[in-house]
Amino acid sequence: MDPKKQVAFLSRGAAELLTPSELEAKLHKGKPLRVKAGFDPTIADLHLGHTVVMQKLKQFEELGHQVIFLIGDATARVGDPSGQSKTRPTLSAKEIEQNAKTYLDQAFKILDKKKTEVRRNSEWFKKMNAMEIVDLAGHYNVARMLEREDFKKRYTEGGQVTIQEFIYPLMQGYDSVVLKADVELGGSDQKFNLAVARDIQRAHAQDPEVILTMPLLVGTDGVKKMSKSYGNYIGITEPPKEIFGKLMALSDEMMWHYYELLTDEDLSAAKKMHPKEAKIALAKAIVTRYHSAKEAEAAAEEFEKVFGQKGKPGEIEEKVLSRKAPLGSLVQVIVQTGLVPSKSEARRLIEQGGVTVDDQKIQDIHAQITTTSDHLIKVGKRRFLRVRFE
RNA sequence: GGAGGGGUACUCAAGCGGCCAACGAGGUCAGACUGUAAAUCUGAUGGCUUAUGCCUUCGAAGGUUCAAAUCCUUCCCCCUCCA
Repeated sequence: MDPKKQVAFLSRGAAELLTPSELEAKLHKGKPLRVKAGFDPTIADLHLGHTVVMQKLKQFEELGHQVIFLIGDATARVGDPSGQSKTRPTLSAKEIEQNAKTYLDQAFKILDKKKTEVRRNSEWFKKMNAMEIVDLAGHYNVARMLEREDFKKRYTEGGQVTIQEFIYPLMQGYDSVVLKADVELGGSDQKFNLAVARDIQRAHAQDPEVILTMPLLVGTDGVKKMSKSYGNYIGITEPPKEIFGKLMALSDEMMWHYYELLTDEDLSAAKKMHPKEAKIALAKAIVTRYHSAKEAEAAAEEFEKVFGQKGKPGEIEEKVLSRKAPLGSLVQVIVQTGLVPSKSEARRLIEQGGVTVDDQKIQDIHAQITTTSDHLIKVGKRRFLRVRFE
């Protein structure tokens, strides 16, 4: 592909490309670019938000560039201050190692294992001695460090900023020096770190890398960035049904955001579809990626059955209760079976018409389960349970 | 080290002796409407054998009072200013 087209293709969905002309110039040299993206294995569960950058890496890979998947096992111990309002706690080496493994497993669901260069920055940081660190620190100054929004804010508001956090961007920049990166990708919250990397490279007489940042994926609430702590995430290890359901619950507007950042689909074609169809296609694509096409198909069918036709799911969890135990009130039964955490909650749901027994809506909180035959209990829209007595 | 401000339910945030299981907003859950959407509307939102009832909750522990989230004492934590 000619450089101009590549630039256009690669900027799709990107938050910022610094700069297009630099990228084009690098492409004109005709050699595969070294494209770096670092991931600090700080958490155990990855969610879709983490895959946005990987998705972009894949595009570089498809164009024949050398993708470097950098595991920040050294930087993970420092903790990236990006977007943090507090100094974050450090992790143990063991946790980091475990997380790194998960990251790789997930990364290769998107990237080609054979074509990707996997590195760890402990390779060089382990060997670095104090003098070298001091030397590295000499390449940057405090005033510029404090330009950074999250530092400035914390600093002026009397919060804590540790020197360790100052080191972080320097380390990330040094990674680029070692890896001789031509391009670096990151989330848009990484912009500062990436900019520092350019300076560090210059200080080491290297051509500064081109920076390509990706927008942060907005969570399922449609407001905040996807993050585990906000509870608005879709984990990529979640069961197919869950992933499918959560994607379907997105608003139409959000769906396009997901399309753009998580797939390579032709947006204009997708927009011509009926929104529901488009959403199903999106959900299938994502489930296929992290599970399989078969499971995606099954999840779609199930979904249509339960919600589209108000039917019952193919598989309903079953709970066996003792026949000897006195048959209690409905309230008791749904708490016992764990459908609902407390009796007050159960009564509330019943009063509000959210509980169905054998397709009959029950609104009397004193209702009793009188027969020991099987009963199908439905709570809310998606909680189904079959109760059997033995 | 000195002076002041503050810690309330999932979150933010009122309340500052009884009318407080605790205003309000957000979130969440349920119902209606739909494309399981979103938006909107309605309701609920500590627990308990639903009871104009009881129990637990307002940083922690004590105390005053018929009665405390509200007053007092000690302790812990956070913030602001000064040094």
